[in-house]
Amino acid sequence: VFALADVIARYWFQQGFDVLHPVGWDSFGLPAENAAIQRNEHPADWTYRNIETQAESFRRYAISFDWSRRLHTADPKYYRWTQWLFLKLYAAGLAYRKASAVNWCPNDQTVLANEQVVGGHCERCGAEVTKRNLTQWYFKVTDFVQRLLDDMDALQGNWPQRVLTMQRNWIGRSDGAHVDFVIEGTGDGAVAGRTVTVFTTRPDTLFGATFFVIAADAPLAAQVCHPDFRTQFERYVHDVQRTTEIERLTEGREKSGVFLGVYATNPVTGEQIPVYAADYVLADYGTGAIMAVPGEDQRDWDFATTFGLPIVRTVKPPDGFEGEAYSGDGPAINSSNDEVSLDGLVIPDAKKAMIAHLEKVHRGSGTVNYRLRDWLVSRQRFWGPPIPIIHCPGCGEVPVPEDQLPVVLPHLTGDELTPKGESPLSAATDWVNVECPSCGGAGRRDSDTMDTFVDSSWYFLRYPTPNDSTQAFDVEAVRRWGPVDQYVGGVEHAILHLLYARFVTKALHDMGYLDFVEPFTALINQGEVRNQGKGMSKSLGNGVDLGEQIETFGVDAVRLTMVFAGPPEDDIDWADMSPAGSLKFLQRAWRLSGDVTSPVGVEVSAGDGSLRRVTHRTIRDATQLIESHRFNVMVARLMELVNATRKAIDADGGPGPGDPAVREAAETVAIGLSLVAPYTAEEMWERLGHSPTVAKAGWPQADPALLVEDSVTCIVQVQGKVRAKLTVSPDVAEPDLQAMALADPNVRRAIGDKTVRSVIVKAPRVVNVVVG
RNA sequence: GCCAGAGUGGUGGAAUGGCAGACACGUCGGCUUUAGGAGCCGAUGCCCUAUGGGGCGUGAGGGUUCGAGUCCCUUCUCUGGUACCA
Repeated sequence: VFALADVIARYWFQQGFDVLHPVGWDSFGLPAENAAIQRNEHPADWTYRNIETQAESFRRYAISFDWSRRLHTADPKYYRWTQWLFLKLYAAGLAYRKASAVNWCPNDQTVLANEQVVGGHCERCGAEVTKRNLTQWYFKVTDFVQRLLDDMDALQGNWPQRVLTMQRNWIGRSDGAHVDFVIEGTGDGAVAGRTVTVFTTRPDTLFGATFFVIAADAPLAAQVCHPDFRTQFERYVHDVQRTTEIERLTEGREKSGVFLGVYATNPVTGEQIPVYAADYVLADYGTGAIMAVPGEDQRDWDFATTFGLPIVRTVKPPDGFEGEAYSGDGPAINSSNDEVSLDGLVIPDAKKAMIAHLEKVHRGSGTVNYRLRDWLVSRQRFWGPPIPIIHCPGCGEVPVPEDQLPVVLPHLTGDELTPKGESPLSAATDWVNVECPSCGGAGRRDSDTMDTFVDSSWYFLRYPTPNDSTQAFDVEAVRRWGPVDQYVGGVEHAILHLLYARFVTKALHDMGYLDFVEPFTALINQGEVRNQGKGMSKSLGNGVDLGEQIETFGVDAVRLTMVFAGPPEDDIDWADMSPAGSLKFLQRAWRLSGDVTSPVGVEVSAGDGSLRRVTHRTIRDATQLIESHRFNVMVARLMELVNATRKAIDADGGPGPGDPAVREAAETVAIGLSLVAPYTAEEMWERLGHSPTVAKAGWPQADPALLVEDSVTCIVQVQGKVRAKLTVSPDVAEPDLQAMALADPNVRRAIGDKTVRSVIVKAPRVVNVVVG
């Protein structure tokens, strides 16, 4: 519902602000590439064709974009600077390559960032994601993890709570401890005294650690495995690799694992506990190994019961609690020896005591662990900015010198783009083989492209100077315009784009380019337009044909319908809406402009007081409603003003069409509508005798003198039930009001013969009589 | 499972702790019209009624308060996010 951002932009423009309301297309990415393969053409053809269509649609909707700042992230003159950003991050040590097990989409034939895997499926195509060991490029988001968390405090109240919560959960801070276990070889001594650290949020349960588990796919598991158990272990790992993520996460699935033939020494009890490899422990979280405390962790409990391992409770559960792990609070039990004593302590105290002990004996320490991983940015696909790095046998990774940017994509079309598991760019030999900028020897370009989210992680910095060919963005211009005062976008960006943009902003801030640390001061999530429950794409393509709706009812009515439908963040179902009703209202409003008979600039102070009060109250309310983004209610207020003006014109003995108050009201309606229904507003403005444009008319100011009410309704309650309504002066004295209330016949009847115990008087709005 | 958010007429939705249902859609009635439509006027939460009014009503159950859709606790349902994260 992009009309919402337009309403906000038009409002601040009416208020006299310099408003930058830009438009751009995040135009790299898989959809274009897949379409190009299918149609045997170049992705750019498909992309720019679609952009034109959508630009036409935006124009048709009269969105007040500044078209002179239009940009496309797939233009070389834009992605040149995306590559510049990459090099800046590289120089700062924030872009690096590493080998790791990564998410792989077998359908799109590319790696994916963690954020792009939704419930084990590819965010783009829905295919089941598998794992691959690959060397890939990463951005070091984890360097900023605590700041990403802390700086959210400043966004509180200006961003939707939902988005902040999603980011907090995604970052996933856990406070706990690192604990060092020593793994001893048995038999012929496979491993001698190797220290293995685990992360736990429950160091207080260390006395109950009865076994030890290493992620089956972590290198550590193979390293510590006893030779006599290697065959079983390898068979198990093989089985694990065959099961997909989806199977692995199936609820109620029995725990599986294999004993590695070695034992770990519990650093506090000195006990030797068996070491297992299992797939319920994740290689890439914490240290990839855990101490298992079946008494307090249900997963460990399940494993222990499956494998017949001992279970010790270290927290006293409530009476009658049995048969499962207890994760609630309670006094610690079975947790004392000569060195440390936790028994009787509640969990928070027991944690502190255990951490203090571990630190004292140098077998562990308090620590914080995060779920957030570094951002995997390389992709094995064509339609993105090439990574500006040259690999040289002698010099290693060599950044492309800035003056050689952009590294422009080679011209590949159709079949040449078919995914083969490595980037199509690597087959473009003329393009790939280059001189090393450092030694002049034979080098190869990095053939991967960047994730499209890199393009969109900095674009807002480009809008102040979209055509600058000398720099990515202008520090002074960004200082003037940035950060973005009001961002409008769908909630689907909560942990993707919004997190990446926050990271890039902080990184550029630390490099001295920006004087702010958060890119978007305020955020509103607009809802989607649906039809009978079915989603509609961003391009408004399927579901209801809004093009047809525009043909029938006009752009203004369609815009008004979206705005009036409900709160902006709610999805709207077009089937529940009445564009015909919107049109009817616009016609009603428009008709007012033809009925006004007083001249332009007529002195309004002599106009009908009652209508003027309605007008000025509407101005006050509408102003406040827009600024709090309650556009649907703002429209309702305009409707009330139209109804009141209609009555003033038509009513026998009323002010009539010549009253200056009628002109004032009609002009107010026109300006109010200019935010939502610009065409109608413009016509009204002209019919009212003004020259264009109503968009520059300026937002009206409410006259405080006209906001004072000359009488108010006081409700009189008996035992909390409304029994009478009194019309009183706003500054009525409380004793007088009480007397009036008690004198009212309905109130007296409700009191009957009961005794009045007390009377609460809140002048001038309410009187409540308490009887007993 | 865990974390958010939400449950209000036939529908979309309003309501700084103080008149529940603003504003619309829909429906019904009236005026106008050859007719249909449009326009305008009126009615419209449910139930009772002597037409003065009265009873009930914001998913359910408790509580705080003179007063609760709104605050607190419990519970149910729905939506979104997340999920062997130790």
